[in-house]
Amino acid sequence: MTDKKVRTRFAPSPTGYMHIGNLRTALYGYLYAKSQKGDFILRIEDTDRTRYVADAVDFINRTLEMAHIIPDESPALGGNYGPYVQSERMDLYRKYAEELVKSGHAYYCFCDPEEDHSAGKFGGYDRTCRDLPQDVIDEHIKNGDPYVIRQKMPLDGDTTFFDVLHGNITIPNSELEDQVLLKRDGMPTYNFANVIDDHLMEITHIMRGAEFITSTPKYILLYQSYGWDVPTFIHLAPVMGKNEDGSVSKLSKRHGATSFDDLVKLGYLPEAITNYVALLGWNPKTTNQEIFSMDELIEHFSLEGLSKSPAVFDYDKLGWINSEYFKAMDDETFTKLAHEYAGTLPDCLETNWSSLATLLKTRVQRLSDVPSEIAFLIDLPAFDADLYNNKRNKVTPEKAAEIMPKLVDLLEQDR
RNA sequence: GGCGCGUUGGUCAAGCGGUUAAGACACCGCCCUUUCACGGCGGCUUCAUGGGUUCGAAUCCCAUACGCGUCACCA
Repeated sequence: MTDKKVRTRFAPSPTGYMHIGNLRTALYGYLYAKSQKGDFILRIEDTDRTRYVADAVDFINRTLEMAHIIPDESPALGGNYGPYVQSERMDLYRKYAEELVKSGHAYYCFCDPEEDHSAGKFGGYDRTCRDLPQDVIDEHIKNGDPYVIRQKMPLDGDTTFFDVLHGNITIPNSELEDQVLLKRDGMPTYNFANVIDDHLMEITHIMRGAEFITSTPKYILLYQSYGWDVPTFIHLAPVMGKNEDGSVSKLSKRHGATSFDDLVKLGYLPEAITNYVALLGWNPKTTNQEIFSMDELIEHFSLEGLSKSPAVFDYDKLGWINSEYFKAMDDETFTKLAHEYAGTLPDCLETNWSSLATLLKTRVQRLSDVPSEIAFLIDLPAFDADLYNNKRNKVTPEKAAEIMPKLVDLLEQDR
């Protein structure tokens, strides 16, 4: 098992939005694969037709590219385990679902989802079709009645699985519902497609959010039904956001800029974002270094450094890391980047932009701070004459009025 | 509510039975600097609570509290 090549995957649904938590999941998967000389796979989970967003796949590709998280196999790149888009793998899921029905691990369910079955524990209806006589099933099929295929859960006992971060986790089987594997529209559910694809694509390590912990036993049971090897699970703690009242909750749009794209627009450098996000829930252990290139992250990455408790997203720290990248940057590059955020400049500022930008380099945490930093040069607000009072240098407003014009002359000569 | 996961400073965190409980961000102060920054130095504040186990516990066990997740023909 240890000699198997490590293969991790990032499996987003195409929503057109790369949440920072998702980016981190992708990053860790990538870092682990690369640190083990393994492969990182991008797979698109588009089994919910109602949520499909046009161009979302392009968006995911572009985002990963900007973040320098480069898949070895993907819808765009192809690979030996394709197709890498679930909607193109439909036949596969049906075949495997039917196989489970035959082996007695799943069954057809003809219940109407619109009907109210809220009486029982799992909505009450999901087990009524468990033991339908074969002739009733045949009759439904003959009539062309719509159906779903549900997984048949054990009624007692419990299921245990191992998680790298949390150790053994045991959940009573009585908590497990007969989840839908194949939907009415013939599409697999996420939970089902995941198991099939991860197995077929020979994924060795599954990194995903901790919200999947309680559904993992269902996966385990599926793997066992097929007699497949169970991959290694690593459930990552969520990224939290700070609320106005001081409490924290899972990072979401109401916390402000929380997508990779939002952050880039604000003028945080992609490398800095990646760097910061890597540190949000992971620690290199062997060093106190905090500024890492992607290669360095790969070099230092290890599963042991992953944190099992949630981390709060901190804009201050991101800003500090970003400013470190600015300081390490050469003046020309910064000058050019800052100019894109400067807005329309008066001629005198435009012609002297590079000197001004050099001054800005250590004074700005993100590019979107540029306009407010230079606003006083453009608006030329009235300053309080009291500002010219400086005892130590024996300057008064009157004195300053004498000196300033001379200063202008001096500076002009200097140019 | 059932089940599951989590809990070291304001934030990210190291720590795996014996430490003055690292480091970073933020904050405060000093230095550098006729400004603002950068840089340097220093300070502040932490083991959720209660029981065990042990010569000794942030570290192991059990409760409690709090937080979070989950209980979809969404992922």
